Amino acid sequence: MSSKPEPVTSEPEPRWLTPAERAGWLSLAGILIRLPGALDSQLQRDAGMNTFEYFVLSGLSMAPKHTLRMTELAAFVSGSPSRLSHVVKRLEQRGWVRRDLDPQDARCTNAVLTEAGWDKVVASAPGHVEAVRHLVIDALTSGQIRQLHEIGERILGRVAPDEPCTAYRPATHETTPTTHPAEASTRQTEPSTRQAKSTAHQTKPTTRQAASTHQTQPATPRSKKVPRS
Amino acid sequence: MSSKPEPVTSEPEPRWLTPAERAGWLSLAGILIRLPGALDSQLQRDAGMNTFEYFVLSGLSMAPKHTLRMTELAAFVSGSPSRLSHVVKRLEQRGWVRRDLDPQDARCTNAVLTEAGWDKVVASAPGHVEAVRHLVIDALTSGQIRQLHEIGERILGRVAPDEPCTAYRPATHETTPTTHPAEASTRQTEPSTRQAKSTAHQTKPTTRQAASTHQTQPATPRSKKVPRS
DNA sequence: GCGAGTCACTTGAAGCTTCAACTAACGGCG
DNA sequence: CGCCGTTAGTTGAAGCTTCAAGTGACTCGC
Repeated sequence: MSSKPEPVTSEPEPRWLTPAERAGWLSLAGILIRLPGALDSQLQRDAGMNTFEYFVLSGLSMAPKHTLRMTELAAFVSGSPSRLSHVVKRLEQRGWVRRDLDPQDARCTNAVLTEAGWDKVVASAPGHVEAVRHLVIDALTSGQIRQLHEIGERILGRVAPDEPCTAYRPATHETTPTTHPAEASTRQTEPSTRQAKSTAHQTKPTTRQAASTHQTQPATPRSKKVPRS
Repeated sequence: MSSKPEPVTSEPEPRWLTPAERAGWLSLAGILIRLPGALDSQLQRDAGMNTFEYFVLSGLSMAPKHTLRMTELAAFVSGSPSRLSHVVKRLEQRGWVRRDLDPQDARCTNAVLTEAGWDKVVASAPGHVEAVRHLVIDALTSGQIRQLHEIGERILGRVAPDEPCTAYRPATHETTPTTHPAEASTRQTEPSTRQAKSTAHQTKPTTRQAASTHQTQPATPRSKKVPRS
């Protein structure tokens, strides 16, 4: 980056990839091309949504009151504001998400998972996890899974250098202390298998699932939540 | 897959991901979401095309006479026939590719890289390689690059189980034995630095680049080439 | 307290991909 | 020969993403 000889011609002869580097890159490129489609097709077939929509629902299902500002949600799923807006509108039309104006700050929109949305995530999670397991996890040794994490973090550090490239970390500080009514099947943030198990279909699923399906961004819901006051 | 207890309820409690598995998957998911965009934006900015279009041009640039049937090209870049058709039409409109009817079999269309198309790949290759290097290769140790290859092949084996998931392998058996006119700057399949170096801009680029940018599928150009006769 | 600047979205258009027909050509087979 | 099934590719519509504006709402400084 700093001391390129820059010969007489205008181009400084780029550093081509070695065979080993090429092999690594080609494998990664293959994954980039085919894996999303494979995951999408499972979700599309079994749940009528794509992976990104699933991520959004899943992200909301993990959020404190099943609620997240559009911006937080966008960061969480690594989507542009525009994309989020379109997607949430679609999800709202299907009745899985509701949009409320934030009473604190009228500029902000809060996306809220509806009960139907919650049920949808809970119902879709097992199939998605199964797909992830089948296509990725079960193909690898545990050492490779560790390596995958390390490799992924390093690449993400390059792709989004400005962002805290720590992997998903569960929202430890609950904002919904009164969380598990164990009845309404709405608003739970932590699995709590015993209580919820009997409630609807799976209860553990979503929370775990959400985590497992989601993306690296921590969403940092706490950071800007109370900027004023 | 075989001996699930299957409790009394209808669903056999899926195998959730362990924390380590989740961490690995989340890192991969992050890459799936963000890396394509990062690569696209470089190519879009510097070459006015997206990664898939680049792959197509690059694939043609490596093919024996800079020519590939649509089907072969589709396999090579892992795209559907429809997608290829649309993309090649766009590339044709920009003058980078030509479509000829195959004289042997009138059903088939041969996509041919034009001279302008060749120049375009050659000019775009360095920037793309630089991006790949910056975002992926340089972020990893050589051991990790090896692991990445291994991991990628294993996952690809699951995603496309029916296909020969060997990484790109250069078309060893040349069909264009009289390949390097070293003058026309068209039709070369192997770098052959010495001869071509002076021809146009970069000559090594495309070939190497093509390889480095391309995807795992070997395209197997030989297999169906002469089905009759 | 009001005007400029920023922030948080939303919107519509354009582009790309997918999906579901649809066309044309080849290969057998009776 | 003529029909049927397969193969190769194209097409148009629908859906999703991106891009470029655009709209309110907050904030800060004077």
